[in-house]
Amino acid sequence: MRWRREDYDADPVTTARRLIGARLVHDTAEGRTAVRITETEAYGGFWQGRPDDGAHAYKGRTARTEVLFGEPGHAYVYLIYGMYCCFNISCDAEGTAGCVLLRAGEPVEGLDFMQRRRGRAKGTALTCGPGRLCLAMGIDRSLYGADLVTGPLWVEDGAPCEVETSKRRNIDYARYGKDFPWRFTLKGSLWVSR
DNA sequence: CCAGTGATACTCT
DNA sequence: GAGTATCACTGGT
Repeated sequence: MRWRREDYDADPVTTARRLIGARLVHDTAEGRTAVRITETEAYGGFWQGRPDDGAHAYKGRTARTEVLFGEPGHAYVYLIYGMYCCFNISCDAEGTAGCVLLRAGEPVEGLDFMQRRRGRAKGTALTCGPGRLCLAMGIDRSLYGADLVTGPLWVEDGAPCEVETSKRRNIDYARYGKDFPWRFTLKGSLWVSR
């Protein structure tokens, strides 16, 4: 069952947890690829009274973060380190800039196509890590702002599963946010980033 | 371990 | 408008 608008209308932590075990599907002219989502991180809002200064929208609205302030269920894709893309899903009410970063997945459809997009990468390196997931799924900045409710990229429900919680990766620069336990992984899965 | 890569968001003028 | 620091990462050594 494809997620509808109201499925994205929840705070980032709730949405990030719920996305674990769900499927991410992308249809293109060349074919379909899909993963079972195994690793997510929540961005935006507060934890124990402290604001998430690790969130891109923390300092306010800019051209890049504009989509985060709109209606939930849209793609927030940005270029990182000049070479790679990170894919986030906007969530929470319109006017509230919450999102969920998708960091890893387990291939479930279009494995050959993913392998072609990923060249020599093997095993979990195919889809584990935010940049790798985007490469394997064919997600780039042309999908910035894409509507996941109506577009060629979407989320569907998956089988129920157990979720583990840990600290977010690579945000040491955030004074408060570096300690937030806002990383979620599929329990027991090897398909997670290092 | 560390170089590569360029958009972004600042800071001055 | 120009200059610059920084970055929610990856792949090869």
